[in-house]
Amino acid sequence: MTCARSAGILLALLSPREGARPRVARAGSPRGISSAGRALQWHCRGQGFDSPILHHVPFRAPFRGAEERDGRLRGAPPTGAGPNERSRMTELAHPDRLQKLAALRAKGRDPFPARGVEHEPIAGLIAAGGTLEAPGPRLGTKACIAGRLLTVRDFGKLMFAPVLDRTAKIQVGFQKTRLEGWWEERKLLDGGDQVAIRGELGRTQKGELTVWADEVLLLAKTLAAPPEKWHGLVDVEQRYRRRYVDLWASEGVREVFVLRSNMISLIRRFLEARGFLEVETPTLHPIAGGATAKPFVTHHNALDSDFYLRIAPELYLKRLIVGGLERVFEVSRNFRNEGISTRHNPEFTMLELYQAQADFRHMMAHTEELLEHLARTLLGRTALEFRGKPYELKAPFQRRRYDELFREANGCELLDRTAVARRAQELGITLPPRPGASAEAHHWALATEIFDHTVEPLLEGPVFVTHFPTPISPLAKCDPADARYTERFELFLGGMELANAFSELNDPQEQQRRFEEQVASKDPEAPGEVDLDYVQALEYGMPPTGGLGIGLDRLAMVLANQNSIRDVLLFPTLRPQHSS
RNA sequence: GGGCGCAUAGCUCAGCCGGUAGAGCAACUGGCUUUUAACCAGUAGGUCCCAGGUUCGAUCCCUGGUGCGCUCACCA
Repeated sequence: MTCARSAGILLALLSPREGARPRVARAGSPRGISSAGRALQWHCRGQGFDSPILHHVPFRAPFRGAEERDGRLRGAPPTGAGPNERSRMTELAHPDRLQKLAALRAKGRDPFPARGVEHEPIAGLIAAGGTLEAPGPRLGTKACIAGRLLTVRDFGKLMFAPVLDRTAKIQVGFQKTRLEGWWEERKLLDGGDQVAIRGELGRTQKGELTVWADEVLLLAKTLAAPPEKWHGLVDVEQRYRRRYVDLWASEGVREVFVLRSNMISLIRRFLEARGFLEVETPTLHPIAGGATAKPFVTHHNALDSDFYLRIAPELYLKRLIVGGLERVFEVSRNFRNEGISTRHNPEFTMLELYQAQADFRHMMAHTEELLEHLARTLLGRTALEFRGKPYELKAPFQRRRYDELFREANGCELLDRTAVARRAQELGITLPPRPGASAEAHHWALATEIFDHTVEPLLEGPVFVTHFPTPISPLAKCDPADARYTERFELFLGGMELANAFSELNDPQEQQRRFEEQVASKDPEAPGEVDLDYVQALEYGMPPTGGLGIGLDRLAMVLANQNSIRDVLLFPTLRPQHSS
């Protein structure tokens, strides 16, 4: 599990530009909260979600029919839920909570009111609460918060419970003397409930910043019991399937996703500042191109045509370079019908960018600058730890040629077919049979396999592996000095491929020839046909162009120090659960 | 797809050699005005993942299945 982080860090993540200075909502009297007496239920007086449309809806008891249905379905009678009522709920709904729900309704309280309330972010309160030594300016003033009530500690005439909103967590103190009319009703409140609290900002005897409640409003009853308070959700499957619980019940989970979101936001700003235009290209592709991978197949009924879910946006983005957009990028969800591992999810997010009048050296510079910028902004430093090892994201990164790495690790030349075949035998590497594949194709498939086994796992990095062989780089332009290699690099970190870039091949005739070689290689993952439409696009002339792809899930893993790609995906792909 | 492992109360986990099940937290009842994994006393809560098999008897042993994790293979 991830370690706990302070609210200060979360705050910094939430507003990377503003640092630890969150915007505090107006501190006066928030609208929508009855300030007279000990209001038990606030009324709907334009509470934060005002809109002209809502104003024109004539007031009446809403959804009476639905209420009655709900009353039978969910509102178990106060004496206890019968087996029939129980069986009609999901098994997560707790009988005690169903009873409390019914008791609330019996008292005339709406356990699921239609309106939220205007409130201020808890992080703002904390920032303005000061320390014990130097009390903050807000102590003693009124405050209104809204969020999820966590573990309740009841002392008979006193009760404490933290409330968590999107920004932070603060303790709420409930005193009988402050909440005379409401006190008995506290028993209908449970850990996990959505509440709004209006009260006074103060401290306890131990010095903990606390909102002393004057008014309590239930915003939504929680029928499912929250997970164990100390461990949170531990079962990995449950964490992924019920991420909506994991996000607030497990320490550090939300911070990872806030970091991921901020990372993508920073990438957009970084590229926009350099004149790149964000575009969206199709997800449904007639030919699965731009990478070698097994695609998902789907079908369009009206066109009566099969489509592939995109394995890469590359060929469409380069069409836009032909179209003159010159600098484009896409944050692209890609789909590959392959295995699942700690580094692979069937759908994953890539950044791809293309820049006219640039080549792979510019892409290298972009990569270094972007990664260093992200580390500095998100973590405040370029040194980081990933999977227990230290890394340094300060540019420039190391550069190593593909053929040199191959020679060092295997003691033979990449181009020497006999030596490569012998080496493959040594390592026990075999390839699935590809009837009709040429000796050339076989050699490169073996060489790639050997490289992946003997070099990649050792590349701690960050390191740019450059000059990939031409036969395994069908979309890259050849090195002008040696056509056997290309102007291509991949960035490795922690034995993991993070980025892939090249000087884009823009000669349509050579591109067509390379596509044809790919088809002839019988590689089961290569496209089954030549993308002639793309070749035609190149015939209209694509300027010299550099292209770069960065795996954003993997980058998020590195920056958030998460071991599994599933820990940086809100809802990783899981086998569907049987309904029976 | 292969190998290894896991599945017991709402949650986290025990359960010896095969004899129908236990703790902590959560819940419920009572007590407590400064706790923060609150505490104290009590109560209730189970299709031991599913289906077969062996056995007088299976949470436990065997077979098959389901789900998940780790790992290998391919990809990024």
